[in-house]
Amino acid sequence: MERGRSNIPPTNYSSIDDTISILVVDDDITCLAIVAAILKKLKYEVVTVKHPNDALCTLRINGGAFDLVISDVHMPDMNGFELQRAITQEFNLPVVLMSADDKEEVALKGLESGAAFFIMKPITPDDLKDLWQFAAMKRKEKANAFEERQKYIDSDESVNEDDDGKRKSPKKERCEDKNGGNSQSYSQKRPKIVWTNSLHNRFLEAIRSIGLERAVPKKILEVMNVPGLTRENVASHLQVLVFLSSDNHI
DNA sequence: ATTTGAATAT
DNA sequence: GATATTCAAA
Repeated sequence: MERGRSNIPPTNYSSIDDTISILVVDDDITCLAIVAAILKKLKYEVVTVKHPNDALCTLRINGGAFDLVISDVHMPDMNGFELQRAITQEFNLPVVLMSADDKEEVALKGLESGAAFFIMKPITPDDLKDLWQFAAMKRKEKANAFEERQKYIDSDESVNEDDDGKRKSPKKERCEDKNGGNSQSYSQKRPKIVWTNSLHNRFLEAIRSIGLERAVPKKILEVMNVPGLTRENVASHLQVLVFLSSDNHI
């Protein structure tokens, strides 16, 4: 058969500062249209599909030559998590999940399972305008939330750009991989712990599995099982968490 | 003696 | 402002 694909230009959907291409997946055509419209207005190249299988097919056609995939969580046949797993397995692409479910657990599950980001509906342009970041960081996408904790302990200046002082948006953290010539990584003096999102998620998950009332630093530390993390680290973080919880801080 | 939570320091 | 450290109490 000839390659009868009609409207999929052979242009490489690369992340050259020209155009970032995004594949949007949502069975709700209304939401699909809204997201697509917003993205297009933000100068992203947008391809929309309304079925998870279509998403996989589209990706396979061009070898995953997208910069990012945005998918709804609730879909027939395959939910967002499953799709995210499939895409992660087959391609090296950041997957952003979106859902109307504002339960924190859903968001946590998404991030823990490897999603790059989680957006809650209704989607606003503000939620989408910074998506290029994920496309940019995909270049060296490889980090289990488990291993990276052992490695982020390495910058002496503690100027980790996990959230680079941004707002409330959850983000996936990155850590410098191989030594790029800056091999000052022999840190005997431990830098400050950076409570990245996945680390925090792990922290929360540990508390939840223990039970809020019985969660004490030592127990939390055990459940978290993070090398290098101390009981004091957990205690300090717990103190903040309790403080924020007791007060009216969203 | 160990661990905790709060206060205080960096 | 976030994380570490100190410290008295359990």
